[in-house]
Amino acid sequence: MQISSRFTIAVHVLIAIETFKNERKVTSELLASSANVNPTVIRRLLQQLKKAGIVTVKRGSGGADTGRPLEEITLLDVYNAVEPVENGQLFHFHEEPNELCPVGRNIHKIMDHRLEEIQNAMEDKMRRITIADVMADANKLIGEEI
Amino acid sequence: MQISSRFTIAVHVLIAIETFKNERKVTSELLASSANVNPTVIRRLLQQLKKAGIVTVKRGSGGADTGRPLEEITLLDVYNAVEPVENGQLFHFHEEPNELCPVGRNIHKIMDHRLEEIQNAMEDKMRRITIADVMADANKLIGEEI
DNA sequence: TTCTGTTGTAATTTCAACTATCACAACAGT
DNA sequence: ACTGTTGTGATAGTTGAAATTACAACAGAA
Repeated sequence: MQISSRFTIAVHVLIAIETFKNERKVTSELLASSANVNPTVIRRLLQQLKKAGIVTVKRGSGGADTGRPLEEITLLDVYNAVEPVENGQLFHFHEEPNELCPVGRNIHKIMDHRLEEIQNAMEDKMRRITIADVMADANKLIGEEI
Repeated sequence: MQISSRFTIAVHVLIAIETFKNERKVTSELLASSANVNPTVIRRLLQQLKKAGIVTVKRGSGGADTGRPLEEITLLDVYNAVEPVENGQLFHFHEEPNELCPVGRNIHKIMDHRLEEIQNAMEDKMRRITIADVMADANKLIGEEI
């Protein structure tokens, strides 16, 4: 099972907003065209990002913008905004291990802290990368094109 | 999207094999009962673990065992054995970003190494935890019960 | 050899999540 | 009022997970 593409689309969207905001109105249509997904998918994504304070979206007149400085938006923020996993658990645990078995009734005590440790390693790394970092790479690459 | 429960079931299975191997024949039926999943699920899982050299399975007479010393089985080994994601990519990237858009045609160059970095952080952590480590906790917890 | 218990695997089913898509009311600015 | 856009419900197709049934292949014991 892979992490859904909502995450990479969300980062794509943020980069695109920042890239185009001074040139034109950034509509869901524009973003959808850039990522090559359906505009409705973008709108729903923007709603999730908006709830997390990562973007602002103008109803009616239209247009999306970033909601706070890019240095203050980490990849973890984006990930948490668009990956609504219950309890925030990365690993899906088999639901009902057998309580009558010594292994079954202890497996959570045995494994949970290990899983947390692994998930934390991943989240720590995500926390250390900001959209500003990613945007810097984007500017460089797009700049070199011209 | 969470990582499928095959991973936690696989670890559960290895702990159970090690816990019961000296007392009785460890069949898919026994393992299925401990994890409370279908025996066929266990058999398929054992096949995946077997291909990775993590377990041995006796056809006919029946019974599973670990395939090498527990110190030499890392959680990453188990994870890779049972999570057959194409290319081993943790993140699902949106398939066809728009090549006509400066963001779309650079998004992979912008993001891929970041995604790798994150995945590596997770995998490094998994590589540092062995089944022997987990088994030590299991023995302790199960021992304390008595 | 036949019997028994088990594995290996195909086929089928149920279910949940992803993603695409259509439709349209709510809304803002002209 | 008109136009373009957002916000959101509803629906559909696709994919993968996990359960389940069924049974041939197999190993060892009787």
